[in-house]
Amino acid sequence: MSAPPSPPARQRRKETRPQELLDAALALFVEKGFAATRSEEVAQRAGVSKGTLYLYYPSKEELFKAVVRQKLTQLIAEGMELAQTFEGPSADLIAALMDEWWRRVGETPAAGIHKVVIAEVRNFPDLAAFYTEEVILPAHALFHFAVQRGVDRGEFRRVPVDDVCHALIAPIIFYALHRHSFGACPVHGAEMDYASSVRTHLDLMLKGLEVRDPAAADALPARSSGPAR
Amino acid sequence: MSAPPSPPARQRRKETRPQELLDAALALFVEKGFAATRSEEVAQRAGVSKGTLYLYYPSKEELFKAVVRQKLTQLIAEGMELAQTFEGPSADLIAALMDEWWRRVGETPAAGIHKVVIAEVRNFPDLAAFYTEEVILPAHALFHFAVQRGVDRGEFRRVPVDDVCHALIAPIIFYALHRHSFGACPVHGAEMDYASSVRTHLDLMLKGLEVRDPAAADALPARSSGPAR
Amino acid sequence: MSAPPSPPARQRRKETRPQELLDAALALFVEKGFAATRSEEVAQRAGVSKGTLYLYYPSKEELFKAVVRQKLTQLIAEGMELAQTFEGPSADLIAALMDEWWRRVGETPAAGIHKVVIAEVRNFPDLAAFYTEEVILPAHALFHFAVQRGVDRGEFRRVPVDDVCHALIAPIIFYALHRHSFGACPVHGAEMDYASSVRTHLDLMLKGLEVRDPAAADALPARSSGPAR
Amino acid sequence: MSAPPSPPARQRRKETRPQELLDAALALFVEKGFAATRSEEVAQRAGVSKGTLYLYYPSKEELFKAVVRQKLTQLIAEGMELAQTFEGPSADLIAALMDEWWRRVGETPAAGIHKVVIAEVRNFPDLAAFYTEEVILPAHALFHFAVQRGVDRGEFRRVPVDDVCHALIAPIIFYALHRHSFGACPVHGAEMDYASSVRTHLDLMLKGLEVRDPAAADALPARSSGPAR
DNA sequence: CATGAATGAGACTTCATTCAT
DNA sequence: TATGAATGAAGTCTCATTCAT
Repeated sequence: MSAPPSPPARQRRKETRPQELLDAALALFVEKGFAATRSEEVAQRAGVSKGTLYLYYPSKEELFKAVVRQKLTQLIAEGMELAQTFEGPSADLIAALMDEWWRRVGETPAAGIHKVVIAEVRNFPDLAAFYTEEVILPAHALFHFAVQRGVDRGEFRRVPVDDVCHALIAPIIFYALHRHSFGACPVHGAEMDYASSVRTHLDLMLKGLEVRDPAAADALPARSSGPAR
Repeated sequence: MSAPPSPPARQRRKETRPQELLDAALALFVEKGFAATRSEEVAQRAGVSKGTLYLYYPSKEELFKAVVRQKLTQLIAEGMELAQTFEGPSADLIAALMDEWWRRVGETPAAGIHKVVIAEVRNFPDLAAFYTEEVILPAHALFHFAVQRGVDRGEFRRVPVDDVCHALIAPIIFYALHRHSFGACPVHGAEMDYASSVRTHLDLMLKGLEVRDPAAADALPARSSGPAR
Repeated sequence: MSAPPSPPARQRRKETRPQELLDAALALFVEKGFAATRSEEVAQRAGVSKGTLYLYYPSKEELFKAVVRQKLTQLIAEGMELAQTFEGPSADLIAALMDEWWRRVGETPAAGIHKVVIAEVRNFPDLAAFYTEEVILPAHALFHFAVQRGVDRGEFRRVPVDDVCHALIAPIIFYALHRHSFGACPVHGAEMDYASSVRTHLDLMLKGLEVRDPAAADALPARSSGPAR
Repeated sequence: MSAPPSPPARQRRKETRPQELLDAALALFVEKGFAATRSEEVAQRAGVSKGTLYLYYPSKEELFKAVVRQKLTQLIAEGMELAQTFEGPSADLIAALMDEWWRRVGETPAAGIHKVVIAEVRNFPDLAAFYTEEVILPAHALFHFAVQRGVDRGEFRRVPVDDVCHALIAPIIFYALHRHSFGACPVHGAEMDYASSVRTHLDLMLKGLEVRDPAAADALPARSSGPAR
C-alpha cells in the first residue's frame, strides 16, 4: 500500500538517559511552567520517545521532583559545609555564599525552578511539603547560621535574624524569577543588570548590618534600632 | 412571602457584571494560575453561566488582561502623584510609598497578579509588552524619582539609583509572591511575618542609603537612625 | 487551504440522552466487556461526542454502575414486591419470579451484565462491593423469601435454603452468560434452547423440592437423601 | 554461601520454560482476565524476561490459546473413559463424574479458564470454534451419555436429555466462575460454600430425575409438569 | 442578553511488541 | 537464546469555546 515505515533509530544509553531527561525537563519546566510542559516535549528534547520518559520517571510530578533534587538540594548541602568551616568575617561568608549561589544557580537554568515552584505549588500540594523540606528550610538554615554568626561575633547589629535572612534571600530569588520571566521576553525597557543588582543588594545589606558604634553594639536592644513597629 | 424590598437581583446586577467577573477572575487566577483556571469556574464564582462570560470577554486571555488593567494601572498613577507633591525627607517618602503599596496591593488579592504574570508571561508574549508598559516601567519610574530625590538632596549616599530601586522593590514583590504561593499552602516550617519583614527590609535599606560621613551628618535630616514610619 | 470544517450537527436532547447513553453502554459492555469498551465508542453509538458522555457520567466506571442500577436493581425491587403480596402455592411464586426475570432480563441485553461483572469484578474492587450490595444480596433475599415460604407452609421439603437459592439461580445466570458469550458466536454445534432449558431446570427444581410423603415431611432429614460424600 | 546443590537453574529450566510460561499465564489470565494481564507480568512470574516470552509465543493471543489447549483437553477424555466403563446406578455415575470434575477442575485454577473464555470469546472469534470443538461438545457428550443411560435403564424419568445435561452442568460451571470472580473478592455478605452447593444441586437433580411412581412414569403429561421438548 | 449542552483537540499514562546487544 | 531499553498507538478524561434555544 504505502512505503514501509522507516525503522526508528533506537539508541541504548541507559546510563546517560536520566541526565538528559533531567536537563530537558528543567529547560522546559522553566520555560513553560510545570503544567504547560507536555511530557512528550520533554522526551523529544531529550531525543527519546514518550514511553521512554516513563521508563525512568513514573510521572511528570516525580520528574520534577528529581530535577529539584538534582539541581538544588545538593547545592545547599555544600553551602552549609562551607559555612561551618568558614574562617574570617561573617560579611565575607555571606558574600561568598551569595556569590556561589549566584554562579551556580542564579546564572544557570536552575534559577528558573523557583519560578515554577512559586507559580504552581498551590496546585500540587505534595510539592509544597517536598520543596519546603528539601529546599526552603535548608536554605534558610544556612543563611540563619551565617547571620547569627555575625551577630554572635559582634560583627553585626543585633537584628531580627529571621527577617534579615528573608531580606537577604528575597531579592536574589526575585532576580532569579525575573531572569526567567520578563528577562526572557523580548521586551525592551526594563532590562536588569542582575549581577550589578546582586552586588548592590549585598552592599546595602552588609552596610545595614554593620555595627556603627562598636562600643554601643551590645547595648542596642535587638528591636529598638530596628523598625519600631 | 413578601415582595423583595430591593430591585430584582438580575436587573440590578447587569451593570456590575463586568466588575464581578473581574473580581472572580482575579481570585481564581491568583489561586490557581492562568492556565489552571477554568473559565466555567470564573463564571460560577461570578454567578453567571459559562456563556455569559464570553459575552463580556472574548477569551480567557483577554479576561486576564482586563484584570491586570483594572487592578494595577490606577495605583501607580496615584503613587506618582503623591511623590511629586511630597515634602519632607526622602526616607519618609519612600517609607510612605512602601506603606501605601503594601496596604493597597501587598495585603490584597491584587498582589497575586505578580505571581501569575511572572509565571506565565513567557507563554503569552503579548502580555509581556503590555505589562512592561503599564506596570513595570511606571512603577520603576516612581521609585527612581524618590531615590534620586534623596541623592539630589544629599540625604542618601551616591548610589546606583536603578539598582537601588530594584533592591527596594524586589523583596516587596517577593513577599507578595510568597504570600500567594507557599504562604497559602498548609505547610508548616516556613511561615513568614510579612509585615515585619517589610519593616526590616525598609529599615535596612534606609540605613544602607544613609550618608555615613560625620562631617555631612549635620546636614542630614533627623530621621537618620530609624525607620520613619 | 482546505474546505472549512463542516459545522457539527448539534442536537440538544438532554432528557433522552442518559437513556441513549445507557443503552449504548449496555450493548457495548456486553459485547466487548468493560475494559475493552472504549468510551468514545459508547458515545458514538449514542450519537454524541466523547465529551458529551462525560457530561452525563463522570467516568466509565460510573457509567457502568448506572447501567446496572437501571437494568437490574429496579427489577429486583419489583420482584420482592410481587413475592410479598403473592397468594398461592410457593412453587407458583418461584415460577412467576423466574418467568418474569427471564422475560425482562434473560431475554434482553441486560442479561449480559452478568458476564461483564463476573469477568472483571476482580479488577475493579469498588464494583464488587457495589454489585454485591445492589444486586446479589437483594436477589438472594428475594429467592430466599420464596423458598423459605414454601418450607414454612409445608409445601417444600426442609432443605438448606441458601443452597437451594444458589441452585435455583445458578443455571439461570449461566444461561444468561452463555447467551452472551458462546451463544453470540457464529459457531454451530452447541446451540442452546434457553427457554426450554429454563423450563426444565424449573421443573426439576420444583420436583426436587416437593414434599413426597406429606405425612413424613417433617421427618425428612434435609441431607439424608442427598449424595453422601 | 555454598554451591547450589542442584544443576544451574537456567540450564535445567530451559526445557520446562513453555510449561512455566503456560502456568504463569493461566494464573494471571484467571486472576485478571485476558486484556488486563500484562505480558511482562506473565514473563516475570515465569522468571524470564519480556523478550523471552515472545520467543515462545508470538503474541498474547497465541499464548492464551496455548493455555486453553493445554489445560482442558485431557480432562474430558478421562471422564468419558470412566463413564463408559462404569457399572452401577446412573445416579452414582453422575455423582462420580461431578465429583471428579469438581476435584480436578472446580477446585483448581483451571476452573478459571471458563471465566476467561466466557468473557472474551466474543473478542476472539477463533477461540469460539476451537473451544466448542475441544471442550464444550465432548463435555456435553459425556453427560448426555450418563443421563441417557439412566433413562434407558428406567432409573430416570423420560426427560429431555439435552436440557438435563445443561441443568446438570450449568450450576457447576457457575460455581467455578463464581469462585474466580466474586469468590476471590474481599467482599462479605455473599460467601458461598461451593462444596455444599454442589452437593445440594446434585441432590435436587437426582431427586428430580427419579421415577416417582414407576407405573405412572409413562403417563406424565408431556408439558404440564415437565419440559416438553 | 443569557444559558448550558455539545464539541473535539489534546493531555497524561500504559503496554504489546520490537530489536540491538 | 536471552535480555530489557525503546517505541508509539491507544485509552481515559479535561476544558476552552461555540451556538441553538
